[in-house]
Amino acid sequence: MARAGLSAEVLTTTAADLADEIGFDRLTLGAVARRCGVKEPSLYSHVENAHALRVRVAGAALSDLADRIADAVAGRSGHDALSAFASAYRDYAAEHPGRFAAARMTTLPPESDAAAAARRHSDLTRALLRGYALGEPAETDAVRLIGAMVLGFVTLEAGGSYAHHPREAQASWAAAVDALDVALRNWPKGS
Amino acid sequence: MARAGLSAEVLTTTAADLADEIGFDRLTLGAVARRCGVKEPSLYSHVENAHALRVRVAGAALSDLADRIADAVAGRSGHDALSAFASAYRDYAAEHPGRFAAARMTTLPPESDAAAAARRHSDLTRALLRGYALGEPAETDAVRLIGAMVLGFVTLEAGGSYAHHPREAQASWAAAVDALDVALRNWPKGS
DNA sequence: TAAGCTTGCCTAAGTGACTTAGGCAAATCA
DNA sequence: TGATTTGCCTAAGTCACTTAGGCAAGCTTA
Repeated sequence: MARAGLSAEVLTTTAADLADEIGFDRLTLGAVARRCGVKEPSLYSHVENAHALRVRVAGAALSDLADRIADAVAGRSGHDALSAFASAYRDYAAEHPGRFAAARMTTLPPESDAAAAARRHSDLTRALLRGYALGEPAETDAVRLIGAMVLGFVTLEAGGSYAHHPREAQASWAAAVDALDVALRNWPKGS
Repeated sequence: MARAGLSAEVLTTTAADLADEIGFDRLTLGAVARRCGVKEPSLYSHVENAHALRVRVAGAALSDLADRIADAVAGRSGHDALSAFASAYRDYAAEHPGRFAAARMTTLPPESDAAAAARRHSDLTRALLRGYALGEPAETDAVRLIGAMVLGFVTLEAGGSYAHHPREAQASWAAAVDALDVALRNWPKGS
């Protein structure tokens, strides 16, 4: 049979695009194979199994997102950087719901490049916080707070939790970022 | 055959316990049936299908969690109430990982009692915020910020994101609650 | 170019989770 | 007690994932 020119990278991108279109939870090997014009078992020449492919999608998504964030915060600091970080994050989730769902996967294997991308995220957040001059361990706590807040907000928004109230999610988002900025500029000394 | 005394409620509790033990993602009708001492198809006399059972587990978890939170914040206000709220939330997730994972399920059907329980959560958060006297729309924004922060933090902690750094998650949690309190007491006026 | 090797894709087939159809017997009720 | 309802069963089908084994495309080497 004619070769289809597949590779782990091609499969990952195809799967990621498919996830954005139909939802990460409906992503199936059959659908990926169909889109690539091959039969299902052929995929096993390029990826170990279905779970490994999903982890690859997660890794690619985290990496893309880190690139976007790096781009957004470059040359900014303080509230400006925080806001750019948050917008880049939220915009990515809106544009790529399937990829974003993949990035939220439960426990990514430590050796995957998904884990490496996750590390880039915390490094980027640390860089962003330099303008607030928190010192340790406050900086670590702040990294975690920011990560938690953006993840939680975007997750709840995507899940429709904000749809039953007239207040625009966008407005709440801006307010949350402002509130976070207040907290960072007045970081509590305690313990 | 002897009747096993099943019902939707019994199945939901059994499934929830099982999810806490083996993980929500490994929850299967076969495992629930085995634990109940019946065959798989028998479950369909009590629940519509596997998805409906999972939604029931999510609803029960959200409801339990709301009870715990209501109990924790009763008679408290300000930082004290916020801290109690946050602890109740995080403790529940630690004690009941399977139930908590269920509660984070993507898009709960609006008519389910899961949705009703979700509403109780926002009402409880609103009550908690009375001590901060924010007014609208700030209060709605704050409800969303608190919900996002606790969900995001506990999700990341459960996913192992905080395991690679010596700083204790508990300490970061306390700091995050303090920072949130600062933000609420100095809520930005803007826009 | 031909022989040989590697490897990408195939068909066939098996497993596990979910689901439906249809039957029998236990519990309920007239 | 006889009739009805209903809870549980077996049988069987679907779908997603996976493995085994085969064939031929395309590279390697002479």
